Amino acid sequence: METVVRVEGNNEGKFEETGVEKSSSPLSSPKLGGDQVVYKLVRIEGDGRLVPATDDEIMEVGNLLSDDKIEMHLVGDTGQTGGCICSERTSSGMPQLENSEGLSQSENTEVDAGKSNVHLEENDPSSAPSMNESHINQSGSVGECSNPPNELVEGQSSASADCTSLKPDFSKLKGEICLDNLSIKELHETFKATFGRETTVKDKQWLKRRIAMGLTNSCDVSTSSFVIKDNKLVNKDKEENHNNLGSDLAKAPAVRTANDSYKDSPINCSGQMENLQIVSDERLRNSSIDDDFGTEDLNTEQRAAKRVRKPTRRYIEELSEVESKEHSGKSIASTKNPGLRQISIKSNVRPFKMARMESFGGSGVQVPYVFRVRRSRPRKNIMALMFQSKLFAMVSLSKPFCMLSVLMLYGSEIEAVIRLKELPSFLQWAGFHPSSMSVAATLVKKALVVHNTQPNNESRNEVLKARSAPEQIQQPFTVEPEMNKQFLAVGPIEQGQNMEPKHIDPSGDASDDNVVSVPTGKGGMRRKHHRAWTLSEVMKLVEGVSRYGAGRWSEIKRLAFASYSYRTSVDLKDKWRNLLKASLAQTPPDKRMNSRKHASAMPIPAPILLRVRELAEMQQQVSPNLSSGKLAGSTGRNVHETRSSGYL
DNA sequence: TTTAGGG
DNA sequence: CCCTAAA
Repeated sequence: METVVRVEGNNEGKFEETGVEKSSSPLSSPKLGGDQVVYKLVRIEGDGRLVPATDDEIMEVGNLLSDDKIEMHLVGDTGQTGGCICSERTSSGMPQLENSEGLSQSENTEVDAGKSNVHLEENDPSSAPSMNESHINQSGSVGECSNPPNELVEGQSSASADCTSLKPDFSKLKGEICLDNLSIKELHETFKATFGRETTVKDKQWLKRRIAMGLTNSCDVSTSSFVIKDNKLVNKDKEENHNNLGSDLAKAPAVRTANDSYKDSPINCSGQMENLQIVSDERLRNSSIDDDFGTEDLNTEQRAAKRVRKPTRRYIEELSEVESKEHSGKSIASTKNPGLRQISIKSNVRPFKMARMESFGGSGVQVPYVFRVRRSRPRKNIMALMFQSKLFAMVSLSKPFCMLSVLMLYGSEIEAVIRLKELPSFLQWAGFHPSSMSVAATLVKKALVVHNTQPNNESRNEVLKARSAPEQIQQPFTVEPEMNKQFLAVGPIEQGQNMEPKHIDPSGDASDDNVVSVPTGKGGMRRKHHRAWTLSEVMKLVEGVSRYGAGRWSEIKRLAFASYSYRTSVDLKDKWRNLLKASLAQTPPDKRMNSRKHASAMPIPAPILLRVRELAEMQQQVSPNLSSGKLAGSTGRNVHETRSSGYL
């Protein structure tokens, strides 16, 4: 399968990668889709922040990809966007943002969205007016979209030239300039004079800030007024700025400093700014959003000079907490954590932005469709599951620091396949597997395929419904057997048994509320602590049994599962019991799982089951006549001996 | 406390 | 997974 992955650079190294696939697979032609899916390449910091990928990283990824026969066109950092990555319609080759269908279209978004994932093959722009369009239109700022589609297509050839040839021209910046009074066009010129390159960003506030930053050589542009005198920023420090505050802020949430009070401002996040908002949202944790954001395109010294403190894990979690409250219907919100600044997307403002769940990569795990919505109870379950299932195996092969968080931009909506909160652990874990990047690419593709395959209008509705009753978000699992096979093949299984995420902090602290109330027979409610078993956990268990013997559960727990505080020795025992059962059930003649109706659980790979059985027999846990003694009719001891010698 | 086994 | 008996 050949893949063309184009990386479109813009906005200071914030790359979006449009997965364009020229493969034989009918399932993957995002290019043709009306709802273009755009991938951003970002690097994941250890603390989970997303940092826009740098050129080098992009190159590296490119190399890695090309190593794997995946073609990758790299586009240098030329254009600038105000973080607006809108969905291009490459298929039409024309900017589609004018949206002739108008605002009234917005009512139909759901239907359209549903339609839009059917047209994998077709190339019918009209079939997918798509939410993003109406979205963008709603916000009334069509021009925000920085990358016209054709640029996306042709940019690759010209880009490299663009990004090197231009030079700043500060001579144009003499005298006093009040950025506030400049038109966008003038701002563009100023921008060019400052940075020596063009920008297409239409966001005044952003431009102003950026220019100010450029001129002051600093990211610390805390002022809201932008008057420049002879290349210097004059801080008038006036409190007003009200004249343009309203509109500008609405358009450019990311531009706002962390000092703005987010919690109270009715944010009408324009759709096309959504991704920016995501990014900035992350950055807000550094309380200086413009920091790396603004310096990516400046020289490296600057960048290095001004790094901010990474957010603590706790901070991130608290943020999630607040968000979850906010999105779970009632805004119990911010009073509890007044210190947390965050962009609050009021769900009722943009109802169709609500989460949609998708099965990701055949992991049987539903992934929240929208990046930052619906952070309530089910979320942790989902993520826990996600982490423990194939997704992990899939991405585990990717190169640690080139691994990209896969953010799917679907129109103006964003899906995080990997949630930020889990990224640190993920990274650490992935660090054990320095190998090819291509898996990441595969991941992206798969995600895309899944994305395009899912009948999302339905699930969307469901989730919309579920929003009012968050507890009910229980989507049916979807499984794609093919992927199962595929990724099981490359998963940790094949690589030996010691790939445990030793640093992953499985201590369970963050996930202690995986508790689901389960009705007991007597009408009582007992709390069920459910935590799916990872493949690696299983393997560890098996290994433990083989080492210490079945029954020595506390031993195993102590020695092999020391880091898994949430697995009790009883759990181990139970799991072993289940494994045993499975192992005995599967091997017999008939193609075992053929009748599996619900393959929701990740099947345990045959080799493991085999080993389980082998161990069980070795340790005479299984009554010989139950296993294979049946056919031979031989004595238990005999069977035991022959069997084990046969396997070992 | 730990194991084993039933629910 | 939970519960409990038994060791």
